[in-house]
Amino acid sequence: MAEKTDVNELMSICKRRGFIWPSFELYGGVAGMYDYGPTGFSLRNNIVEVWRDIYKGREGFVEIDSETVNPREVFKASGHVDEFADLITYCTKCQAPFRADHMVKDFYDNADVLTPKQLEDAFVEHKIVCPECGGKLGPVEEFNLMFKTTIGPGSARIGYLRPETAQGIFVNYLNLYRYNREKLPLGVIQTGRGYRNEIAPRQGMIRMREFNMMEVELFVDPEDKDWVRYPEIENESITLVPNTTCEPAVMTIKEAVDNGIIANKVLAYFVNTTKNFLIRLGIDPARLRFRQHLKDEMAHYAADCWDAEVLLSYGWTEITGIADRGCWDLSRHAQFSGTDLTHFKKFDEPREMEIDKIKAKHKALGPKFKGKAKDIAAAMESMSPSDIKDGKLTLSIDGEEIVLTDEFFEVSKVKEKVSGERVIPHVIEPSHGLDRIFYSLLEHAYCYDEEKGYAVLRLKPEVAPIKVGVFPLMEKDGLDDVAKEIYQKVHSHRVEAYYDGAGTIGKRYARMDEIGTPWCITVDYEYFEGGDKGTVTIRDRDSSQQKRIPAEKCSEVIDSLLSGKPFSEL
RNA sequence: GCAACCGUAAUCUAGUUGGUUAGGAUUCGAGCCUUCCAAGCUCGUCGCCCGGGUUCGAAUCCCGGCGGUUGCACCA
Repeated sequence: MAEKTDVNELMSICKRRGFIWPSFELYGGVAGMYDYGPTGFSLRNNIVEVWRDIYKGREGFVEIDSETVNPREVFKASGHVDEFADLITYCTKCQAPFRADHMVKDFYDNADVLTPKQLEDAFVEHKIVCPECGGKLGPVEEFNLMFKTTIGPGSARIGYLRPETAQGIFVNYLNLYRYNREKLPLGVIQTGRGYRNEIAPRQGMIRMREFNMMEVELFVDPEDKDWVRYPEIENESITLVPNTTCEPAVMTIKEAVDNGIIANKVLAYFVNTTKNFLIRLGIDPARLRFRQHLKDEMAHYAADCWDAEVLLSYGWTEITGIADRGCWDLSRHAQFSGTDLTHFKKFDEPREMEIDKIKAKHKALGPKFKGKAKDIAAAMESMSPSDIKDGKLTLSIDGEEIVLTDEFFEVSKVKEKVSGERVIPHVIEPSHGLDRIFYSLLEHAYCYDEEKGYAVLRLKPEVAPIKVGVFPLMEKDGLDDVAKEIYQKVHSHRVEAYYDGAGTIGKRYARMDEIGTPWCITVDYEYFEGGDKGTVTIRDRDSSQQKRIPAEKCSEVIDSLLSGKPFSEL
């Protein structure tokens, strides 16, 4: 079960052994920012490779890369500008924070357009005080979780550093849709950095201001939330914490879907995919669970959301979120950009359908609107009866808003031959916090070996930064030459090896154990003579056991171990 | 952002009623030794978070900043 992780010791290893370093330490450091050292970056890349193997490899999704600086429009449409750029005031007496615009909303129709100065004046004018303690309210500050910048000279174009990579996929939806030859489902993945100007970053790598994400956006037919590979996994079990009971329960995926605990099969499939992904990386299954967001916890865009949570020394921590974003993003971008972002869903057979249609009453329109009547009629007839609100239609012609009552239109049933319909795809989004996964792997791999008196990282070979240490038993008598030769043969950018001939053999094993290297090859004197001539030893990190293998087979043996062959079967 | 506590080498730490050259351990490097799990010996490199102030003199006291931990708040 859970190994108690000594966070201080782990952070000490991370720094000494090149996993992570606090950024800008030379200049005093900046909270919430970390740099990856050689071992850390290697581990991180290996995590991304496993993720790619699953999504790009098995599922056949496509990968793109988009800009980190986005113009304001993007986040206006996504909702991030309004959701995160709040004006905040603090009570000068009890320090409680309040949304400044909420404080004055009784006095203004449109309080959220007021400037900080106007709000401060409003507090005085309307004698508004702290609702908690009656204290005086302090200055109004913009509280913006997004990093703001300007694009180009001057300040004409406002830009933001993206708080998530997802929008880069949504704004490219049309390109991707065409690339996919206008078919659903369409799966797109992207890795990259996101930025959130956290007020008080805490808990080391758990809350960073600049962080790495691996995001998947799967566009699906809203009426078809099934998944082709679902039957393969429906009997796998998983620990879920539904928002109805808030209690962890182990059940099969099928049970969760059939009982309506997880909203649909495709969401359930990717919840399960995430489980297997994390376990493959080395997350301890006993310290992993999936928690459904509470209704009021759900992001502004999410229809249902499950967090993969792991137990760390900080407590249960979210490392991946799997959300059903519904049609939120695409419909918002369609609305804000004025571009049709729908999918044309062809029926198997063209259908004869009776549809309610708006028909313009030209007789009434003509005399009233004269030259504009033609445009108005066309606009009206392209709308659907569901657009009629309180018996009125509102439409916009050349920027002019026109409200029409039913004296200008009628709704009638029309028979039409329809070959398909336009739908806004829904989005299933598994979004992975790469840095958090990275850190979780270290905590779950950490193991203090009492016997040896030092810490061992039991990283899975697939993600370990260095796969094999290569040593001469002693750096003399030609042992070192043989070891160097083996190192050269084994080492590649995929299979990282490490040559070490300094000090004692025990110290070299210890160094490798500490960074999670799964195997070490040692050239000893038996290589030169006796029955084991031409062989070297290979040592397993977790058991400290050794076996002899022919020197010329080192690469081959490492390859087979890396592809999953147990050490005991060598 | 508020409050409390804290900041000595890559790591852990001694030293803080102001007073010699800031002490130790580990790591790291060079060498000796060493025929498999941080052995031993010799030598070596590296430090008082930054800036200002008080003082003859500051790691030590004061102020500000930066960073860390914890609590409050925040966490899309």
